Amino acid sequence: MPSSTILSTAELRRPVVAAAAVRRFAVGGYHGTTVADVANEAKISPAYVFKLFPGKDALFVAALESCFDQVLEALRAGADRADDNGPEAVLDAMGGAYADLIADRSLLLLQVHAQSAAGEPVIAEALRDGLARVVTFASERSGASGEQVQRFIAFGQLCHLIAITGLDETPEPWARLLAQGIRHP
Amino acid sequence: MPSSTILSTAELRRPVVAAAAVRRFAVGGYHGTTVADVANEAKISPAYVFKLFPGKDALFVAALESCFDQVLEALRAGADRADDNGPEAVLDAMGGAYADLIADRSLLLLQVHAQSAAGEPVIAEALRDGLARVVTFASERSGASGEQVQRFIAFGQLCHLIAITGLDETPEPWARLLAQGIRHP
DNA sequence: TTGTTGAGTGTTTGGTCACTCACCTAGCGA
DNA sequence: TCGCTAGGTGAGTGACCAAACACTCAACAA
Repeated sequence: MPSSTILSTAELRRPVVAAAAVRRFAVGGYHGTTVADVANEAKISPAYVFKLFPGKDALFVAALESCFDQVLEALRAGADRADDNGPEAVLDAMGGAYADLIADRSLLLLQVHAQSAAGEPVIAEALRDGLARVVTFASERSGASGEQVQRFIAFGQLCHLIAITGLDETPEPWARLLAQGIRHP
Repeated sequence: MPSSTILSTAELRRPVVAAAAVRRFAVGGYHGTTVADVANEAKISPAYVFKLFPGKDALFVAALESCFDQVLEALRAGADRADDNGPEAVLDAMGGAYADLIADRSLLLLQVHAQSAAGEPVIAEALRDGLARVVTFASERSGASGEQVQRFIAFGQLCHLIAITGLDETPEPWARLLAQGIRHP
């Protein structure tokens, strides 16, 4: 199947394959997704994925890095949109921007799968790196106290749990209790 | 291998196989663990696992139920040990008991893996059931407000994140910030 | 024209996994 | 002694997957 389109170089291909990996790994997780799945999503052959990335783990790490890039960008944009410059107002604006970002669930699911796959040392390291970027940026940009930032992250994790288990659509009292005040995940 | 020991009945075997499943699934997660792994851990043949449980998913669900049984029991015991009967003191005692329970990490890891495997509907349902038991019990036993219980669960999730990424042994400031005040996870 | 290199693919391979089935054995009632 | 039932297993089977291999094709330089 020859094509008349200009071929992209490997450097340009890598990020689009990483984006395809985000979507696919978000669905199946690390062990539940095959490299062929990602290749199909990116419309290239499985073999070429192994030329762009040395192995499956590196592919997942690239996806996770892309995920945290988008999270950081959302937090930055959200903070810029805050009308008040107080720590709480900035953190609140960040939380809202994050809630909007994960509306499609891919970035959220990938983070959950990454926690599950953290037995792989390179994945645990990528997870720590991303978390470090989020915590550091949230702290410095908002000027909030340690307790406030800690609470910000804790409720982010709760938000993940609510989305994964579908608690926002569970009418029982205990579920309403957990989801109360959490921005429409 | 003939044995001189008394054979247990299938009903008695099921919970010990479920306990073996907890340990094994905690290490490899749902997709990363084979039924043969669990069979080896339980010292029976893989074929017999399929006689005790209809499939791999049912085996994982049984493990998760066993996990939440232990969590509930720990919370109950912790609450009974509280010296003050105020909501905050009871929740605090429950948190301490939970921190002690997950010292070996198996029950913690299984919950994280369950979140990752919640794409499987039966696993998502088992996760919701367990969460419902925890939230309902914590609410009723402590008499705490919705906000207090919500915060209790949120910080439990943060505790999981800290343990998984090994933040308690990370000396950098952002990690110390996140782990501050969290009971030695 | 010829040689070389990098992009990209089809196919194979070696191995693993979920699940099945025929079979064996121990006990027990008649 | 003869079944009968229930616990338990060895030996597969078909499907799938990560990774490697063996190639084709386009572009370019001498």
